Amino acid sequence: MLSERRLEVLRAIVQDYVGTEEPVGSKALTERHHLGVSPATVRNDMAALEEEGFIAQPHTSAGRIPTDKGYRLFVDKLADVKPMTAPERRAIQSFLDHAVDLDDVVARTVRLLAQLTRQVAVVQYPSLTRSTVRHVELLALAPARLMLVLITDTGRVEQRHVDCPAPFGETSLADLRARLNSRVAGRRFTDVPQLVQDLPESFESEDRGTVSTVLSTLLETLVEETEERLVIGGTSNLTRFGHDFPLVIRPVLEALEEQVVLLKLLGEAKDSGMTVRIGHENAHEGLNSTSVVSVGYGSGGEAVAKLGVVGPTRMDYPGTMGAVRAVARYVGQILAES
Amino acid sequence: MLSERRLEVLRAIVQDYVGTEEPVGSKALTERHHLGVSPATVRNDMAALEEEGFIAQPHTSAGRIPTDKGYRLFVDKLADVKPMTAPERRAIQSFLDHAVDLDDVVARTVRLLAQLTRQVAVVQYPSLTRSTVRHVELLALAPARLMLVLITDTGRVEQRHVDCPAPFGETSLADLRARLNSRVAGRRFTDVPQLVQDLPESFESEDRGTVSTVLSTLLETLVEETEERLVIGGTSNLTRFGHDFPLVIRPVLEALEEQVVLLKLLGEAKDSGMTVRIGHENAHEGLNSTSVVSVGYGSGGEAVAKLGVVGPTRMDYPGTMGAVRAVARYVGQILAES
DNA sequence: CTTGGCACTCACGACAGGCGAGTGCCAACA
DNA sequence: TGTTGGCACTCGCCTGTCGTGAGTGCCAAG
Repeated sequence: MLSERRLEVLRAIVQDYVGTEEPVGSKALTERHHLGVSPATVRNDMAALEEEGFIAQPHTSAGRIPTDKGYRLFVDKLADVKPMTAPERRAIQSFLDHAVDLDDVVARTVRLLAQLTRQVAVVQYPSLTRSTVRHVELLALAPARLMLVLITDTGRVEQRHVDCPAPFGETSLADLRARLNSRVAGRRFTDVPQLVQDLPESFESEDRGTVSTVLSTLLETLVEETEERLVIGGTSNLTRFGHDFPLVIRPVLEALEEQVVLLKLLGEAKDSGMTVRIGHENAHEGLNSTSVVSVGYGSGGEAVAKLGVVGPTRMDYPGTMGAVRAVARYVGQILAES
Repeated sequence: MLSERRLEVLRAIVQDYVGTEEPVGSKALTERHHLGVSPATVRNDMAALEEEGFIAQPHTSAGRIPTDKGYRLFVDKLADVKPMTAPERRAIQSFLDHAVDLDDVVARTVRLLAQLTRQVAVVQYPSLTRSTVRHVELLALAPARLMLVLITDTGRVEQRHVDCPAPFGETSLADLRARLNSRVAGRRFTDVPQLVQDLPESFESEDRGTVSTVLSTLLETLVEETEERLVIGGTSNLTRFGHDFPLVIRPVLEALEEQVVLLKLLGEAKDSGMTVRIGHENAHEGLNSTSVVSVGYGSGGEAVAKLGVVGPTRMDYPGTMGAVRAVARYVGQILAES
């Protein structure tokens, strides 16, 4: 087991390396942190830490840098989440309060997160699967053409065109709209299929085809939108990555463009509490030199989606975690109010 | 005036430089293009072209590279838009045909454009100012809380919450919804303000406050959405930029994150026909080493929005222009159908 | 277990020399 | 007048050498 002081040395190495981006040596360490021991002692500790795989040297006769395993230990045992200062909290709140609709909330959140952490921010739209239906609207575009609009309790709006097998009268339309809403409004998405199952039967035979078509479009929309949407921002912060720049940044940008990858990334995170995935802990290869800090957020106690940031493994974990947590909290509040 | 052959030399320089990314010398030129003259002659021509400011040398005793002015001449006089091949056209069409709604059309367009040109793609959402209202929907969320949903002819949906000064009955709601739609449905956005001006007067005094609030929210939405939304993609293609990478890419990424900048960029482009802005022709400083190829697209003859790509000044102009034009054309078709 | 001392390693920057692509100029030629 | 080959010159880039210094590992003494 590692002694108290060795953990202290590891903490110091992480902090210095995050600050300077340069391998940190024994002498510099003792100078910048009052550890009360000499460089030689620190060297012994470093040897032990390296033995255990927490730190490594890029090349002989250079200082040490933390490994993924080292960061892991740092995050789990040595670091506390750094709470936001009062002014920061106020800034977050007022920035988010000015949002006009859901799209705007998400857009502002992503900008905010990118700015606070100076990293790449990812925000998932509130998930439809856990949401409930607020309203379903049907409009006639043409005699045999309808538009279906679905509104969720989180304020999300989806619309689809429906081509009907036969013309559909205004009365039938109003009828369908009313019945549909009385059945599904306020219900969970997952419950909708059963709730509308027998609806076609209650219509005149000439309208049944259209009703079925509308329903299947509705159900399709639910399924399709289960693969949820997300927004990213702050990609210019990638330029802060390091010197070995082009090689690292390329796969990261590519991964960030693949929504699927990001969704999987967020999906792997715990549903509650904050998740930190460091370097090779990320399944996707392009993100092997990045860390992902993510957390669920939601309007009530329940998380409806996730948000987080992607940055170099060499990041300020306490600060980043603090920012992510604070933003998630406030977004949850905003959603609850709307 | 420049002789025919000198223009030919310029064209050859542009083509070679775009291909190799390296300054091109007189000898290499005569080898790769059968100009029918010797390197010495080409050198004379190059001296003349440099004199006129069309090409430059990065340093003495290196080959020449085109200047912004050189690219300008190339685009205006020497290059033809390269049409897409038949298979490419089919690929474009089938890819876009699978889109399910407007968001999807835009998302697919941006991916397609990025892939075809291997550059950064920018697609503006169909503009609301030139669009017409298809339908306005009002829903009661609570006795004194409404949701306003605006649907445009391009399939765009916007929604807002409205807090009413007084409770608003279901009958009044249906009434307002009906009157509102009968006035504005099918009308241009710009006409809406006059059309609804006198609407509050026709309601009971107790409801007038609410009606006014609803109307002002509606008008606000129009104004707000005049600053139009856009989507970008293919940022990972920025890594192809060149060797002097980090310095160039940073401001570009920053500019791309600022929607305002991009909107201004697209706004500066001609309304009809293709616009190419090369290097310093772009007002925004961060984009001084990029070129922007943009074109309007729309469902009918009229352009409702723009799309384009951002890439290094050293880009394949004919190919890029061909791709941009083709994509714009097909997107227009898709919008017309929906 | 800690400490100072010491020899060793090795990345990095500076400097020098050689190579070669490319240029400008000039004199000769059609 | 325009084109061509020849030629000297420039200068970026690559390579190799060398000195410097930060950092290490090991060891013997406290």
